[in-house]
Amino acid sequence: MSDNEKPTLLVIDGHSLAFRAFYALPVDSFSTKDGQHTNAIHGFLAMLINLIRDHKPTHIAVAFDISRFSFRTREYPEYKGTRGETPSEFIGQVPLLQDVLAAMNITTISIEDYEADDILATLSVQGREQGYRVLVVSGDRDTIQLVNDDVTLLYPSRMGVSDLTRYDAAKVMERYGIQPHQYPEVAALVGETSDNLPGVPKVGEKTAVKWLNQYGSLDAILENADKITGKVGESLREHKENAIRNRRLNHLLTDVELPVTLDSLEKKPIDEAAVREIFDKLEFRTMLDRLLKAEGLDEQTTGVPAVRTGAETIPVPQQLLDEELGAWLNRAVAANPDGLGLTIELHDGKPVAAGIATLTEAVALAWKPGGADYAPFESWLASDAPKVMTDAKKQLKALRTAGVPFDGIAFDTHIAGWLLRPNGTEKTLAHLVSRYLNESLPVSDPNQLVPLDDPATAPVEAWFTLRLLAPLTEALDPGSRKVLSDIEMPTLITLVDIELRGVTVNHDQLAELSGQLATRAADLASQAYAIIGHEVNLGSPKQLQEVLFNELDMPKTRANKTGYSTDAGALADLQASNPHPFLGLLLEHRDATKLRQIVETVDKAIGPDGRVHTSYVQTGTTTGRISSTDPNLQNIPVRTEEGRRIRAAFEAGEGYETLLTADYSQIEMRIMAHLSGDPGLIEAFRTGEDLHRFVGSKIFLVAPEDVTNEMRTKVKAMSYGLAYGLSAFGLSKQLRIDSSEAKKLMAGYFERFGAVRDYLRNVVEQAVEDGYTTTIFGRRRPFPDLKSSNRVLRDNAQRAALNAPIQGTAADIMKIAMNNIEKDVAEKQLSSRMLMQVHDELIFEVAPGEWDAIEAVVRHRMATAADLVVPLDVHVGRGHNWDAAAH
DNA sequence: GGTCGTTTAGC
DNA sequence: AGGCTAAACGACCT
Repeated sequence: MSDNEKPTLLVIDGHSLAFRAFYALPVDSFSTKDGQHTNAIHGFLAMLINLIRDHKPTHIAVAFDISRFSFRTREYPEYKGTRGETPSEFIGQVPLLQDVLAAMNITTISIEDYEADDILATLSVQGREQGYRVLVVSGDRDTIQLVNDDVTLLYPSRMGVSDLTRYDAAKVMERYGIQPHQYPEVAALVGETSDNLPGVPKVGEKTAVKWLNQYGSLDAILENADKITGKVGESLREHKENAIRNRRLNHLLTDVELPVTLDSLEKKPIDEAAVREIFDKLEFRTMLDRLLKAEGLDEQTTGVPAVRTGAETIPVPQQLLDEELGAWLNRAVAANPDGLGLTIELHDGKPVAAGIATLTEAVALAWKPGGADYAPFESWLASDAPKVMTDAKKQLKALRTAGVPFDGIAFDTHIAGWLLRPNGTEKTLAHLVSRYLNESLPVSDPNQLVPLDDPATAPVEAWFTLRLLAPLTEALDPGSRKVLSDIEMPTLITLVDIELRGVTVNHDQLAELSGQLATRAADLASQAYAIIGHEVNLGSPKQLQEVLFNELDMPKTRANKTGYSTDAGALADLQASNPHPFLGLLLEHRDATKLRQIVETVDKAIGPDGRVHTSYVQTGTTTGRISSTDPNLQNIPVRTEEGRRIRAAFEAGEGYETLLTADYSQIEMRIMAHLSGDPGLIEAFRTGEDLHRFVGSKIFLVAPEDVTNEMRTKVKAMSYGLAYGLSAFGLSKQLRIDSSEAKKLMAGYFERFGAVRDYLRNVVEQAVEDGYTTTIFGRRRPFPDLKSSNRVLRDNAQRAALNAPIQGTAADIMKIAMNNIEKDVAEKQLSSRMLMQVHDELIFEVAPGEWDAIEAVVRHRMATAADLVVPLDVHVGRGHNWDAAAH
């Protein structure tokens, strides 16, 4: 058998290579937003991918040390004793690397009491015996002894891990002047500082090699020690025990009992979904492409329908003749009580085709509404017969816009996927198919500029969508299923309606405001330039750093990744310590430009109907809130006078009398009172007194009327911070008080409201036990990082876990209220309508004469959306514009 | 033209 | 060292 025909076994010393990678790549450049370092993982994988690409191994194993202790340390406790503490940034990376390897279906091997190199040695011997070509990858020079005709060592260069030097027998001879098997004898004489194995003093590589070539072996050298003259000979005779011990320890075991056979190391395809998920977590964005390319998978799957093991064959879409459609639908509906899959294909937001599917059949429909033969399809759409869709909102909006009646949305796989993994970023049909069906959605050939036909057509997507129903339903716990059917699916319809309505925004007012802000910004900028004597881009933190810390020589602020912070907090600190007119101008300039930018964004979003139609992203958050995009209507300024002028441009539309705003007051604290059952907090809400005043009186032991503004501010910050996992440090920073006072404040708070502390503690404990948190309506959020060995990750997860049930329950309550209001408004046939949601606030357009009716509905539905032990207080305002209505 | 980091608006 | 977001911009890379 020639070498080319031999199978290739790749064996890697995982720990040693990861450690090399750790030092080769800058640790600061590779970390996730959560603070998990990833440089070692990144470097290791880059190397592994190159190895797979270049050597196409048929079998792979990665060996890891279990600990620093092995039979060698028992024999010689000082072995490797000089090695310092493993850097904390490295420690957490190894388990994550092992997770990646598992996802790649690569076997990892660790054996108690042995080092990874012993596993490598054993594998290379077995490999050679069984006819493999073996590639050993290790950063430990002792592995040179493994090299022979069939075994090659790849040794990382000083530069890093991606550059591996190839050591075959010839290369070893060239580099050291000896046969590979003789290397340990050289090493024994010379010693190995990194392993804390002193050798024979005065003997270096040159001498050791010379002796070996002269006498043939270490034993022979030692036997002839008397013949060696001079100081070196003396040293050898004196320290020969060192050499003997070193030789014993640097001999790698080749007969370790392994838990695997070579056959089982055969290279298997990677689990793409699992790899995708973990790369996502590690924030590796380009690694997957490189991996797929190395695996030769990047083109192989294109254009070919999913035919993985167990995959069902994709049904060929049927083009039913008009009269056949009605019969097919009748039969399909009767046979599929859980629903049919439906996909509306859109072009420029308009329906152009539809696909309907059962589990075995798929039907393709061109879009020709209104035709007599089309009636069965339209009446099915309009009926309450259940439909299963993926990311239905856009499709339903298109139907509504086209004037096609629709009802019966029973299940949205996109939302179900989000409920299962609210923190996951990938919720498209392709991802769901890969995760829950373990198949892949056909994709078009990227090499073809104009694809002849899209392989994943509407009927095919409808078919995959319906097939996802069962596994997704199965994966959801009963509580989450209820959240999906009772809260999320109705919310989907509510959002379709409010997005289509939009909200009237006064362009003239915004234009005027924008002009004023632009003038002011320009004015402030020129004043700032005058002070420092030149122009500078005030919007560039980098250029500002140059001005502040070099030209003006101000003290350095908090460090960030690109230098020193220039945010508002840092500038305020500078202003306090080093007052300078430039700082004030800069801050004012920021305010003006930020405000103007918001004005411009909103203004540009005004449509031909004079209204702004935002998009709410129902699956956009991890807690259950909805988010708003294009434009974001949930962060319109409110705290400053200028900001309120933007809100004043949001008006009641033509034909409507006024706007109505309704917001929950202190909903999160009320939920906290409910969940904790704290008697003091419950009393606070039942008395109806000002919450912060009430709490302040308890903490500072004064009558409520004697609570000063200062006390109230402190208490308010404390209360709000509680649900966010605020620390004494954070509280002291926010209130600009010293941390001992902040600690006292917190202690006082918890003394009076002990159940709150108990509750917060319990939430985390429960989350650690369950692995997730739950809202009172059953919405779950997983927290795998609560068990992380990385403290930063763990602490972050703990704070998020404190917040999730509270923020999530508030989101649930608001959605329920919205859905109930929509239902009531429809039933009462009111013309007034809900336009916007800003987390705890709703904005309505009120039709002439309907104020009392709509106010009653809103108040009632918001107050009764949940049954808490404290009342849900709703504040309602009225005015022609959003700002006026808020008072 | 895409991605990352910083900053700032809201709840 | 305070939870959940979206957007804009500069800087940097391809």
